Parts: sequence; structure tokens; C-alpha cells
Amino acid sequence: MVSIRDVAKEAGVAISTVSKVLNHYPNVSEETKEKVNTAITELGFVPNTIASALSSKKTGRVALLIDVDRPVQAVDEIFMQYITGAINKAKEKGMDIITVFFTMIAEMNVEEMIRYFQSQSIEGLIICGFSREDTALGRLVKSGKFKTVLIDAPGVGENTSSIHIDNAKAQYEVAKEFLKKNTCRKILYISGKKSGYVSEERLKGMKQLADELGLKVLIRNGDFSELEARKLTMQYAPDKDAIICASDMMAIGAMKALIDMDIYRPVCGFDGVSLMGYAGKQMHTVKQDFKKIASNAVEELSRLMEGGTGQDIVMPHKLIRIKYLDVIS
Amino acid sequence: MVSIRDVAKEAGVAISTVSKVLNHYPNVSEETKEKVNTAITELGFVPNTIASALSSKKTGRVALLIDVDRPVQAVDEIFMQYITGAINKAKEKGMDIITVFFTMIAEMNVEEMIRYFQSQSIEGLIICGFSREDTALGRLVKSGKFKTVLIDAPGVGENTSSIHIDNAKAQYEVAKEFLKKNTCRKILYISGKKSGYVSEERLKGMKQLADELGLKVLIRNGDFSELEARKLTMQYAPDKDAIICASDMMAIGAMKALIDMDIYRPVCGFDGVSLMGYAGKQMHTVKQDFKKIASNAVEELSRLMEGGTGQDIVMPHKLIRIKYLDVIS
DNA sequence: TTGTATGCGTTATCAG
DNA sequence: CTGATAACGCATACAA
Repeated sequence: MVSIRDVAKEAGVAISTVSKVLNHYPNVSEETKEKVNTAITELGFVPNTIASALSSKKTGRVALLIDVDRPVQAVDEIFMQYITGAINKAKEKGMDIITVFFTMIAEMNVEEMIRYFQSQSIEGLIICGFSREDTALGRLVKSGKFKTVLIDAPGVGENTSSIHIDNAKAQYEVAKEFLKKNTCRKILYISGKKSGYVSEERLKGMKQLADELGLKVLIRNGDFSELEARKLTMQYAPDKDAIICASDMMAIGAMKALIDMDIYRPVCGFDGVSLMGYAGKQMHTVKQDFKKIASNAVEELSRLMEGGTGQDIVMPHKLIRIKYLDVIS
Repeated sequence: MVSIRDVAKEAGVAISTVSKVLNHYPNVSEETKEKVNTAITELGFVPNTIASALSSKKTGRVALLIDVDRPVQAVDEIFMQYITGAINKAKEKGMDIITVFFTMIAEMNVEEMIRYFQSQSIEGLIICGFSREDTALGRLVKSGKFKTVLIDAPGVGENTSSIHIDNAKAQYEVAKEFLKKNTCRKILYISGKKSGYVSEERLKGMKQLADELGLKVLIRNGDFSELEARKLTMQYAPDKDAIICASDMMAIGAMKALIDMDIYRPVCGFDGVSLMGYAGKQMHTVKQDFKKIASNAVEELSRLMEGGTGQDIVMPHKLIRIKYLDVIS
């Protein structure tokens, strides 16, 4: 392997000089800069990030933590968007990113987690799917050992930022739009998890709209499960006018149930996954740009690692309707 | 940060001794092993993988190369399976894995690719979605600079292994099973890419069956595209008895087209993605365990990196039928 | 503006 | 079986 030392020799300068041009230091004459650069290309020199990291004590490595326990396909779509968005932006910024699944650290206590990430020389974390119940992970974040960006979870602090859409507003808007097309008064609202942040936000939006329009809303928790939504629909839908769900998967479960029951009720979803195109009916939903969100999360993490302080970032959303032919073309 | 040096001091031994117990060298007395280990836990020492890698010149880092250009959802499911399978196994083996998308290296020539992976201290590659047309990537593999495992592509060599199911056999079997339930003679076979390895293998299996059963098969390339399969179905299905596709996505496209045309023909798929549950009809298909395949790929790569020589690995497959209620529960 | 020297935390070689 | 000590490739404070 050709090292900085060989480059120095070839260019007839000192090692430190090479290092300086490599890291774009000021105070290097154009002349020597050129000498070094030609030597670099001639020798095909590749800086060794490992050595660089060891010496500078800056690895630029971050971990993308993802909550994949359940093998649900539409969730795959969302996570793939997160992963591609994050990885591409990381490459662009010269950062190094590894993907870590919750299951890999599920059994660990805080100390073990810290040790694990330290041994991996991780400097920052991006967490998708953080829930209040996950106390170990929560304390890891609070420990301040790592700069952290939380996707879809609150918790802004000195070295923790949060990024998400305005879930309450989005739910309010999509439901409003949905009800404009379908005049209904008795609604079944299938919420997410009982004490989940996004679930609560969306529920808040729904309640606000219900107040404004004087709707009669029955609220049930579907746990973001397609199957659970199916059951709730079968149980409660018959005497309701419409079903509004806090996620597309639940909306699909509800729609499929309605078809099997052979009754029709309009259904409204949330997330904008392409599976909606296969559900049989075109539904209203909220489209989140997961890729962009992850991309911005990486950028925000980079800012934190450079000394910035935590902040709350709100991303835009769109109201859409998804149909099969759009999805496949 | 507490280092090996602190541990040595605490345990009252030399640095090198600590290193030896850390790496499970023989020739270390139980006594000193204990002294060192207690010191380690007391101090909460975490070995620095960066320093270790620099010194040993072994990073244990591998890259998982994935071909995500088209944003197709069922493909997401497959890639997520690959990713989780690979990452979990890598953690288990103490390897370090980064995910790289084809788009990130698409513009590079061989030299640039080599440089990129070297700068990342990558020692091995796992490639999913390699196609003959990708000459730069092909030459990267042949360069021998990195140990490589190819998923679903041929190319066994000194330091290259290949892992895949027996595509010809699987296509033969699933089509046979399918035709046992649906007595047909005139078949539309929608193949994948014209000169793709898996496509050719599957086509081979189909042809063999056609010979055996004296079927009349019209072969068309669907390019693994749902939309293309839809078009082909609309064009050719009316005077055929059944449609057999080289992928589930194309099978779904065909099925949806048939529904829209309001005619019925049995359809057979290949891959076993859960989206099949949403297609409206229960179809025959081949189930691949993508997670296990990726997991084994990592294991194989590890073997290569330890000096093993390349080999061809054939994974098992299953014939199944997917229905909605199975998918969501 | 450039060069020298030291250290980052390990591993590995070789003496003892 | 254990301990010095020289690398590994680079960054950086400091001297020139």
C-alpha cells in the first residue's frame, strides 16, 4: 500500500506537508500543492481513513438505528427509503454510516450499548422508530456520549435533534380533505400505539378536526397492525360512515376487511407507501418524503458533530391519492 | 478513553500481555488472564477497533453492494431481507459491514472503485444484482483486489464465490406443480432480462418442462417490470391458457391486467414476496430465503477472507402459494 | 511556508 | 509464559 510517506518522498516534501494539502490547509504554496498532487496521482495514493481516524480521533462514523422487528413489507419500503436517503447523503458528506437493527442491541443495557458503539468508533446516531418504552435506548441518548438525531420522536437537547413532519397538522389536513369528498359524521379512527409520539400527534389532529366539524369519532388503537385494523373494522365499521387510519397499512387492512364484508366505506390512510396502489381502492393519504427526511437527518447530525446544538426540524408533507397505475409506471 | 495501556497498568502486566488475552492467544496462564479480565471490567475498557485494524492490517470490513435504481416496492422487501440477513450475520461474526448502492459507484471506472473501497478499508464484497453488462464492476471483481461473493450471478474463481438457488430446477418444479392444478397447453412465459443469468436459468427450466410435457410456449421478455408484464399480458394472454412469469412482480402485473381485461387465466410467479398476498388471487410461486442467502454469503465471504478458495453454493428453495391472510398475520 | 518529532491504541516480533 | 519495543499511516504542535 502506498502511503503518505511515499508521496512525500516522490514529491520531495515532508510528510506533514502532504498531510496539509490532503486536508486543505491554508498556508501551502500553490507550487508545492501541485507537486504533491501530481505525486499523488502518479502513485495512485489512497488516504487511509483508518490511520487518519486514529490520529485525529475523528472517525466521522455514524450509525443508523432501525426498528425492524416485524416483517411487514410496506415498512420495508419506508426503511429502504430511510436507508438510501441516509447512505447517499453520508457518502456525499464523506461520512461513514453503518446500519444497525434494534434487534441487535435489544438485549443490551445502556453500558453495553455505549461500549458497543464506542468499540465501533461511532460518533453519532440516527434513530428511526424510537419509542418511549425503550428505556435503555432513551438513556443512551440522554447520556450525551453520542450526538443524536431522532426521526419521528421528540427529545431535543444539547446534542440531540429531532426531525419529523407536523403529524397533527397532516392528520388534520388529510382527514379534512377526505371528508370534503365524503360527507360523513360517524367516524372510526384507528390510531397507532397507545403512547406513541406520532400516534398522539395524529390523534390530536383528528380530534381538532372532529371538534371543528362536530364529528362523532370512535377511537381505537390498531397498533399500526394491518391485522388489528382488519379486526377493528369488522367490529366497528358497520355503523360508521367512514374509517380514518393513522397509517397506510392499517388503512389497507381496513379496506380489505370492508371488501370481504362486502360493504363500502371510504378509508383514509397516512404515509404514502406504494402498497396503497394494490389495495383495490384509491385512498387519501399523507405522503412523507422519507428519503429526504433521512438525508436531512444526516446533515443535521453532521452539524451536531461539528459543535452545533440540538434543534427541532419540521419537514413538509403532501396530501395525495395513490392508484395502481401510478405505482407501477 | 481507557486504553489497553491503562488495563496493563491496572493488572500489573505488560501491554502485549493484555493484547494477548484480548485476542485469545494460547500461552497465557489462567492467572494472568484473570488479572487482565478483572482489570478490563473494572475499567470498562473497550478495545479500539480502529487502532487494531491499523496495526493488524485487518479491518474485517466488507461492503454489501446493492442494485437499487428502480423504486419498486417488492424489490425493497427482497433487499431488506438481504440487508438484515447480512448485517445480523456480520455482527455475529464480529465483522463490519457497510451498505453501498450501485448508484453511488455507477459513474466510477475500475480504478476509482478500487480506490474507493480501499480508502474505506474494505476487504470483501458481497454483490447482489450483478449483471454481465456491468463491465466496470465485473473487472473490479476480476481484479482480485477484494474477496467477493456474488449473489445470483455466476463467476466462481480463486477468490470469488457464487451463491444462489437452482433457478432452472425451481422454475421447472413450480411450473410443473402449477400445471398439475391447471391443465393448460398454450403458455405465455414472461421471462426476465434478455441476457441475465437468473433469467436464462429460469428459462432453461421452463423449456425443459415444455419439452417434457409437449407444451406450446410463447416466450417474451418482461424485463422484471410489472408494467411490461401488464402490457405483454394484454397483448398475448387472450389466446393462451396460462401465464408463467420469472418474477412475482411480473406475475402481479399480469394478474392485475387479467382482472382489468376481465378474463381469467392462471398465473405463476417466482420469488415469494409478500406483495403476492395483495394481488387478488392466490398464485403459485417459488420462495427464496433471501435472509438466509445473505447470511450464508457473509459466512462464505469470511471463509474467503481467511484464505479459503472460491466455490459455488446452491441454496434450497420452496414451492408455495401466498394468500392475504397469511401475509398479514 | 515547510519540516521535525511525537503520539493515536493496537499488534507482532523477539528476547528473556 | 511474559515483557520491551518497533511498526501501522496519519495529524498536529512546534520549530525553523
